[in-house]
Amino acid sequence: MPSTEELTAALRSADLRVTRPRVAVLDAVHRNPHADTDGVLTQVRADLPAVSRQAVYDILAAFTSAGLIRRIQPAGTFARYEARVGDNHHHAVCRVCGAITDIDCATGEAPCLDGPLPDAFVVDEAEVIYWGTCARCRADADSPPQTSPRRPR
Amino acid sequence: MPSTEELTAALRSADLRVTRPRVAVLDAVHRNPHADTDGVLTQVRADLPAVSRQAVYDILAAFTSAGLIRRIQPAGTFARYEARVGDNHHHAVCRVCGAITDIDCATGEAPCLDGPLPDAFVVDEAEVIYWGTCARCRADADSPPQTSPRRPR
DNA sequence: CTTTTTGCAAATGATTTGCATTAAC
DNA sequence: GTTAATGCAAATCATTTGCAAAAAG
Repeated sequence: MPSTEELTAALRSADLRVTRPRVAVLDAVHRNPHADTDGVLTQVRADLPAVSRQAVYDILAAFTSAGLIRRIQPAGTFARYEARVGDNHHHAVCRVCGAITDIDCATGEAPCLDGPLPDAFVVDEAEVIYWGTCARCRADADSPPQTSPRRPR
Repeated sequence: MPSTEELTAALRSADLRVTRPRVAVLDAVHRNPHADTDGVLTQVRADLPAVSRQAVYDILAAFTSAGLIRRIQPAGTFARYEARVGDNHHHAVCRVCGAITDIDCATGEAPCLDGPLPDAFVVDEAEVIYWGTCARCRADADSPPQTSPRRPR
């Protein structure tokens, strides 16, 4: 887990101003892979209760466009964030509880797949989502899931 | 393009009651692959102006769970629907204009890919999204896109 | 006639927007 | 001192929910 100094350095090299909310958000995303905005907010407020929800939205957007974090959003769920960036890994999503697991990419480089694409379409990323059922939810087929998939549309 | 009789038959074999709004929605999805809810509504109202937005939502949800149509929702976009079902094909999405193109699957059967998945995770579908830039948007790099990506988050 | 569908209206809830204040540099 | 970040409040907007009226079988 990166130290505060490392987090600060990461912000500086991304040309982002270093503020306490920003360090806290970056730390929260590192600590809670695949956390949603609300999860990040909760984690951040454990240390800095005054941070607003809008600040978290701003910061997550800034980090995402700076490439510090990656935003993922499987169909029918809301945005989640992860700090594991640059290795083009994929995700397995449990249809029951919504849990997300990182799946290494065969090549590690984007785009890692090709297909019968139209000639002039230039692919920069092939995103793979493995939909299925995780171990726990298969075991608990009758009992209610421990983590409900939030807003599965 | 299926005739009205074929659409009606499809509804009956899915154990869905046959109503004029339903036939119109199914027809609209067949005619406009990758249309969003609003696009379907507009198309349907061309024939049946009285159909409500909520009815369209209901019908699309009923069709999706009956397997008559497939719902797709690339990250940061809202739901779109297509009638091409059962062949596990994939999609190429233009980051600029949001246009979606069907991409045939190598195997045509789900799951068409595997990866280093956790032992107990059972995959039922591997969804691939090819992100990139379509021919038109590469040509129009300076001029504004003809179809703006609606609400790309 | 019974059950499902549709219409209508209102609520939900994640995310965005605008602006004044404050903190980084 | 300038510029960028944050807090605050209000707006957006796809989608959902609840219920009464209408249509399908």
